[in-house]
Amino acid sequence: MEKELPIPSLTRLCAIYELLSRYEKNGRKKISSTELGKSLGVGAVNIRKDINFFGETGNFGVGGYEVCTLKKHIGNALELGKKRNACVVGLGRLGSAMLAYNGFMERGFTLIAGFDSDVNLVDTIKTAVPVYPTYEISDMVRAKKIELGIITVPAQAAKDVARRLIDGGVKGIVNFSPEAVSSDDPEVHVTNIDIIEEFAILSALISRDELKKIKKKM
Amino acid sequence: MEKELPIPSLTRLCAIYELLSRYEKNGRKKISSTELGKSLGVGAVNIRKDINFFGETGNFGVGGYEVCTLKKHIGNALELGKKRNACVVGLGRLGSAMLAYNGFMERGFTLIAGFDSDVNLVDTIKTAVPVYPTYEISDMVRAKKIELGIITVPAQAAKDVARRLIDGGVKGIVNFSPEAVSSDDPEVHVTNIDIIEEFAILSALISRDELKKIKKKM
DNA sequence: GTGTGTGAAATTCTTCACAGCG
DNA sequence: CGCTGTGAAGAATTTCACACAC
Repeated sequence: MEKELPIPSLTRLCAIYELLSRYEKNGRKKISSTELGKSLGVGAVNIRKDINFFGETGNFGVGGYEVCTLKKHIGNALELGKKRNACVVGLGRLGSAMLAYNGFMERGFTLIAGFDSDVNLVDTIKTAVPVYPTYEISDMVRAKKIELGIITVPAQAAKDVARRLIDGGVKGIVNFSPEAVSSDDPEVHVTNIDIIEEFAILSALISRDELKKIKKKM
Repeated sequence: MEKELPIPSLTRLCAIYELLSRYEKNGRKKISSTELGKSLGVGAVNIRKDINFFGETGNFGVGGYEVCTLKKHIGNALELGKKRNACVVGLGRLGSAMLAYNGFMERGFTLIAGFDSDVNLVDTIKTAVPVYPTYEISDMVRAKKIELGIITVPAQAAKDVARRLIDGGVKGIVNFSPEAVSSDDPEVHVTNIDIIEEFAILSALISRDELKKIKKKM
């Protein structure tokens, strides 16, 4: 049986794809694995392995990849050109910022609904996309074929919101609340992003460096 | 030479620490590696290996870890109790949301400055923390001993802001702009978080599942 | 020289298997 | 039983080394 693309490779390929999109917009024609690697903080060989996982690109020994060709190559293999509908649950400061962000559309993701538990807010908020109360999540997700959900609610509400989203048929979730959510359905993918945890990780790395420095002096 | 804690372990330990903080607040007394593993979507053995990296906790065969003891054990090993100063650069919607978020203080991180390139905004914005123009970043970081920085500026400004932060002496950066930043100084740690890339990854995973399903039917 | 492509080696990380405790 | 702790085995991923192209 042929092997699957490893998750780290998939992640890097998505990052490369984003980079290439930017390069393409700036009119850049060629790019080398070395430079891509530098931008991502990864070895160049690694980049080439990732790129070649689905077969050669036809850019052998030609002094770099053609931006446009490579983008197509990756986008094709991962179906990254595919358009998908998304929604945001929790319209506090962070959620509103998401709703207002126009980077989604540029890359084929359409935010077509916002949700909040505060019906007062739902009535009064001014946004380009329609907004509904929380209890309509599952129905709306089903009706509007929403595949991706962003959770920006307080910790205690996160698990319930995730359940509603999954009930409706969402296949991917980005959760910004500090309460980690997970899915037992292997076809529902969840990414938890907790800024405090990121800070904790950085803090631990800093402490480690400090300790190392002290040790060196001894 | 003794080995270093692997990065994945460090990451998990930080996540565990966050969990324990929450449990402690809720008055919970004990917790098993099995349950921790479930919350993090990781095997229980993995959790135990992580926890024991710095030595035993003294909770052998006792039917679970004591929340309080374990938290101290991890916090101690990683210096997670350490207070650090932080700042936010870019006070658009996302940056303002960060400034207003009170989760930082609760965990020992103090947001003591905000920065924006729009001097008009700097004069008029209403926040609890003082706000300065972008060109003062390096000086302020140095003067106020800021160790962590959050970047929430548009893509084209990210690299410049990162440079200013690092010039000032910041040791850790969380960058929310789509332009990935990196540091050549191994003692400056950077985490890039790009919501669009997260969506792209989820999208690729979804496509993969769909493909798998089709194949199974054949 | 700078570049790509790739099997083999090395490393890093996870899981297994089992001993020991309440 | 279900729990912790841990050396050994296993799997996943990265890096090395080198062939080849311009």
